[in-house]
Amino acid sequence: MARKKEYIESEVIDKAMELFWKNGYETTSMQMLEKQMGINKFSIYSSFGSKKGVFLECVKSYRKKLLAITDKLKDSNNGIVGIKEYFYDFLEFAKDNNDFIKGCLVTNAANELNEDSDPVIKNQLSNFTKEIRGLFENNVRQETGFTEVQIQEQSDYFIVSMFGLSSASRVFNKPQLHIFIENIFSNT
Amino acid sequence: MARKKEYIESEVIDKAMELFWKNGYETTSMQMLEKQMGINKFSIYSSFGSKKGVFLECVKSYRKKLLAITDKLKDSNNGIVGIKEYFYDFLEFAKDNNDFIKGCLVTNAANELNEDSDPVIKNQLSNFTKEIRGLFENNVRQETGFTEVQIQEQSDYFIVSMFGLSSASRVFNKPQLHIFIENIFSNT
DNA sequence: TTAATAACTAAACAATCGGTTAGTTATTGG
DNA sequence: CCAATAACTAACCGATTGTTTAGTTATTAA
Repeated sequence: MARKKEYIESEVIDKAMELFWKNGYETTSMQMLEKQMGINKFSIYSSFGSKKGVFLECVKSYRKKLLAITDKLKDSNNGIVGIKEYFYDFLEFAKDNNDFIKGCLVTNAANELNEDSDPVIKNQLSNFTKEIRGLFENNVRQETGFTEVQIQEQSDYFIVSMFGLSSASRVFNKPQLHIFIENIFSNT
Repeated sequence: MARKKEYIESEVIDKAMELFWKNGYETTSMQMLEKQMGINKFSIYSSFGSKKGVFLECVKSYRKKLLAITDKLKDSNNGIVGIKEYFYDFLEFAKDNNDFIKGCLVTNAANELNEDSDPVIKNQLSNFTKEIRGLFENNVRQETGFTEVQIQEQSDYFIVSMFGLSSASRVFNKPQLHIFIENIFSNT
């Protein structure tokens, strides 16, 4: 009945994801998105509605991409050791093709939020963090001898540490980050 | 010989600092700076040359403000316990008048850096971080029984943790941050 | 083959970005 | 008291922000 799209939405979203991942939300402009996604502004708007729409789709796609290491964590069933492996897996995951560490798409975006930021984006990023914390909590529960309070505290400790690692990964070098991980888990 | 300035440069810088602290570098616009500093663009440019100039002055002023807690750390002479106290002091320092935690001005700005960012700003923020790491190293040296390698590793661990705490402080709540600090120092 | 429809191109939108400049006002030394 | 000078106001600069729209091209059902 009409003309076909000349691009695949999931493909152009993955390209956009790279930009948001490296630069965060605000720094990534529509002009950059046009170039990276290889399609016109009109196409971007007709497919995703707005810049925010593109970003939210990218977060979804990022979540899927992250399944490679969160599934491993889920299936491992070896408690806190599994979480430690996840930390190392994340550092590999956070690299681009040139070994430049770009951190976590969600953490990078969360770091530029303030009181006036878009509530929908805020909420989406918050849910993402809670979901990862939930995975940590499941693994902490596999350990024996923890009270419920201790389980919650350990889970909080690991999610805050993970957030810290994501942020720090853009600034510090590999040996420093490894020392950080080793110390995070040294008392377990 | 000519008209007097109607503002005090150190005072308007302190006002600008609040903005950069809360919002980072890019999000803070000249328009916002005009309003917050209470002076015209012309005055801003004649006093500080550029937006970057204002920011760099703010970093200097921030460093001075931070002396309140870094001096305490220096004078404490009680090793790693002093560093732990510094972490707690920082959380208080990072609050605004409404108890909203705005993190660290330097960390917030560092979190929005990428490959294309201004090298002068990059360098200034990097030096700042190295200076704080140096303070940590001095305190670690006060402990006995550490090899030189262990001193370096502990110092790296604490500066990465501090960076993590600064970033996380904008996202997580007070109990979670306290648990984080307690665990950071639990094996010492 | 043609009319309908949707995806394309490209120009334009108002708003805002960091930064400049012409013209006015206030202060001061001579 | 007045000429020199610097700080003020406010309009303006070109570039870029996210977004929209008019006009063209390709596809498909009838």
